[in-house]
Amino acid sequence: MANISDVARTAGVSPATVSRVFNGGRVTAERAERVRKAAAELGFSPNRVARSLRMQRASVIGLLIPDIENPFFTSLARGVEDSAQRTNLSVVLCNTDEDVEKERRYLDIALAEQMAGVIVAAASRKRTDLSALTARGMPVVAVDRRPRAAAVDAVMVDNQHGGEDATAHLLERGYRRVACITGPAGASTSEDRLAGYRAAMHEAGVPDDWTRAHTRHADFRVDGGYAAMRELLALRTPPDAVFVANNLMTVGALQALREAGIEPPEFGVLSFGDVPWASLVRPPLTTVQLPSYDLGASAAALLQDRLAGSDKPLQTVVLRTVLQPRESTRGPDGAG
Amino acid sequence: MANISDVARTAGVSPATVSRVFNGGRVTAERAERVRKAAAELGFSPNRVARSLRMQRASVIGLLIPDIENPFFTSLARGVEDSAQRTNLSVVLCNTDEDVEKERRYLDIALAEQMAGVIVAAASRKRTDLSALTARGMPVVAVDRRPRAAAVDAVMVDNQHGGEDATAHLLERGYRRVACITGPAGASTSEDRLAGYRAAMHEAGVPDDWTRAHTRHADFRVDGGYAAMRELLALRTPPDAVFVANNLMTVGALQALREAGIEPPEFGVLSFGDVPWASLVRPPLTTVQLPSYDLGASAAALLQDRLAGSDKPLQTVVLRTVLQPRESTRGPDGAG
DNA sequence: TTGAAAGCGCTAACAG
DNA sequence: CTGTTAGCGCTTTCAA
Repeated sequence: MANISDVARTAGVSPATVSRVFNGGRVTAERAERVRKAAAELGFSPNRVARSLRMQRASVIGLLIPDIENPFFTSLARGVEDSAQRTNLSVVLCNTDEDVEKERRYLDIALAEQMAGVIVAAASRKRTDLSALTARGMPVVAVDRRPRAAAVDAVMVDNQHGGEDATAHLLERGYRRVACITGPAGASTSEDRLAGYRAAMHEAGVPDDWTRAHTRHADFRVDGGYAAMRELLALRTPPDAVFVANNLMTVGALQALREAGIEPPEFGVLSFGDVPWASLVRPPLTTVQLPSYDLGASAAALLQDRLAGSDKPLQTVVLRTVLQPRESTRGPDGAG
Repeated sequence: MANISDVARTAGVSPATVSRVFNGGRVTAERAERVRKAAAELGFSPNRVARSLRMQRASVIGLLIPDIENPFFTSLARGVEDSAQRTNLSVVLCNTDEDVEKERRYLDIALAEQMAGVIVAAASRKRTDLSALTARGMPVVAVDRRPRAAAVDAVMVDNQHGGEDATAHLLERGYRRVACITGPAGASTSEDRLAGYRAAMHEAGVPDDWTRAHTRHADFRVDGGYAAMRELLALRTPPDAVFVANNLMTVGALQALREAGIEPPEFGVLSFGDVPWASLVRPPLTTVQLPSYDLGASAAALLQDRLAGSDKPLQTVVLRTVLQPRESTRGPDGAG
């Protein structure tokens, strides 16, 4: 593999000149041409490791997501990638598996590899610790979930409002006993969506006791949704509708309903976030649609801003959700 | 950020000794202890960039996959990741989007970043070019798809056999006019599965003309499967069953069938590869099950072998598929 | 505009 | 077992 001195020698210039040609320094056109030709001839491409060492910063950003098998996050990842490509940053995808320990390891790697910055959908609100990075001046952007104590830019979804909207919609359509399956107690997304649900129920005059008794925390995965739904169905006063706080748990909940011989829209089902392969689900599901791609794109834009040296005060961008009514919440009487 | 000399100074030893402590060299217990203490005190962790530059090799491997939104590949990625973790390798995931150009860019990065090795599910059989890497001695393992000219280790699935099995199953169950939707003409997986289909049809005495007329190439995505299925249904002699060569296209095909008011098992549907969220599909789908996780794990194992210096001759590991009969191919008469 | 030279943090060869 | 030393390939002063 040819290096910068090889190129310099064949072009009859100094290594510094070659470096300038590749980094937009001032070089006369004639020399620059000679350098480019020599580089092409030798198949030279700059060694990024050496460059990173010298610059004390790599042109790679880390993207930490909690579940690579959740289409929400893969779509978010695409948003990041597309946006990053514009400034020639490459994206390293790390799957933390909702595991704070694994997440910590990846954060360490980001530091040790001198990545330019990190975008993270935190595994835990309380326990994810970004201070090691921020303390060393590495730009960090939180996306989708905001770790409690972190002083970082963030891109979020208006979870509470979305949850409130969703619940109000179910009540409007005539469901009387609306339950909620939300995520782990630690996560900001879980709690905000739950807060929205509670607010709407309270507003509708449902006693807080009832609401609390018909709330379940699960793990944002299919199995968790399944188990929670079964519990709810086994209650003395089972619900006639459910607001499920993420897409995968909705898949599980639907499964549990099917096994119990219950079908929407007689029983209302509303999912926060698009269910993967929604086209396969009958009847079509009412969902709160999340701007997953834009979430990623905005986060990357924010990060690139910081990398370019911006020292604006920290900001949080909140993206809107959109309620998409479909068959699964048509109403308990099956009318219209 | 403390560096190796800082640690050496506080521990009262030389940088070389510190390096040895962190890399398993021979150091007396007492000194090693002093070094570890100093390192902890200063919050030292070795700079991987400097190490990579010096060693001419990073402890990162690249994983190039064509579609991050396909659960088959995410599961494969998990296999790679879990296996890599055993030797402290981190995995960089790159989404090539079935785009040879994008793939080439990532391969360049792998080279420039001096990654330890690369595992690649090639975007194209003909046009994916791995020679730049192999020429520079970088270990490469092909997984799932084998670029034609590449001299690399590989982990594959017995696609042809799987396709043959699947088709034979449909014929056995009494379907008479079995069509096939396969992937892009360039991909090895497409062609091998198609070859299996053809062999089984030929064996059953179906004229090759008919078989050819009822074959469609699509792009391994949902929309492609949808369009292909619509074409097949519009034929003068429409099929009464279809063998679809990947999971996402099956989702599309099912959609097209539904729109046409056709439901399995009256019309037989068999998918090569598990359909995501299969639990949502009614009736349950017959599938050729692929060992996606093991594919990734084996590829990583092979790569680690090379990294450890193995110079065995190149090998190809072929993993078996398993036919999982379910409702969607019960037979055209709906009997049993 | 250009080149010489220093040095990013680490590991490995060598000498002790 | 330990320390000294050279250098991986690049960018960036500094002086010309």
